[in-house]
Amino acid sequence: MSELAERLRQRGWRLTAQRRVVAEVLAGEHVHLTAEAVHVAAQAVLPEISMATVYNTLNELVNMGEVLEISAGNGPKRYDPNTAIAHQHLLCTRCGTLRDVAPKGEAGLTVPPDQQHGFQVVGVDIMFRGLCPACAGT
Amino acid sequence: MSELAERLRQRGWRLTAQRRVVAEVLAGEHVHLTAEAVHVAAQAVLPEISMATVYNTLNELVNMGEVLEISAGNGPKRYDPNTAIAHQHLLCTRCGTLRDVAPKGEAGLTVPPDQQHGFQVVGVDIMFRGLCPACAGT
DNA sequence: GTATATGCAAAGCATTTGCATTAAA
DNA sequence: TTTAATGCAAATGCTTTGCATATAC
Repeated sequence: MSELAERLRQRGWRLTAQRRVVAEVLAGEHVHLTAEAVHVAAQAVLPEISMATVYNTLNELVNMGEVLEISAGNGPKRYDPNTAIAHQHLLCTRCGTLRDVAPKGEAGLTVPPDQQHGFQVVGVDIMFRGLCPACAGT
Repeated sequence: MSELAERLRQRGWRLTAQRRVVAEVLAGEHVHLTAEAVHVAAQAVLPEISMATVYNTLNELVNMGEVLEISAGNGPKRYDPNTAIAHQHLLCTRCGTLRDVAPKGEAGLTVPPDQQHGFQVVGVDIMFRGLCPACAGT
């Protein structure tokens, strides 16, 4: 069983077949899936799982802080199970593919105090835009 | 007349009252508006302007590279007319307010070559998340 | 005069919600 | 046994589109 599902069960998360499958589909991915892709992958294991349950479960995982929800330009949101290690993203602006990259040069990236405009800053998201190998053509 | 509208007319953009008003509403904002907010502001000047025309015009400006479209978490997209000067954004995760901040510490923010996964990287978007003064409470 | 933009209303996609049924604890 | 999750289908929010009319050039 996935380590994630087990950990959440111990926190009192009611562990159903659907939730287990969603957690397993997400786990360990470094290319991040849409809700629809999660649904398709989950259905391969549990054919009766519904889209509503996929969305419900993804939102719970996001609210529990176990998964990151990423709105990348157009198209549907993508879900990133890698919350433990700080990282950045690489987005294909054509097909929407989203994957992780390890941080480099992020140190020192802050909002100058005189520009916070009264905001209480909590974090920063960094997204590199470009074309994936498939979309770049050559 | 707005400098933006004038510039685009010279590039062959057919200049209608609606387009002029949308360009004027956007110009010079450093707090970025949603399509709906643009519609409301535009209607104050030109009551008959439709939502469809606002969307059409915003998309044209985005395609012409004159405006940036920003999908920030939930809620509608926001439109940023400041394409000339590189900058970062400050997002209120509660109410969606989005505003500019000047870069600091961005130098050296690149994807390590061994992690490009074949991507052709074009640019990077940096978004600080937090709470705006109104949403932070105090 | 001709090509293009507009407004309207309907369609589209991603996501959420209400409710009766089913299953976990 | 009790409380919460599921599946369905309908509703929602944002955005786009088709088409007849109006307007810039």
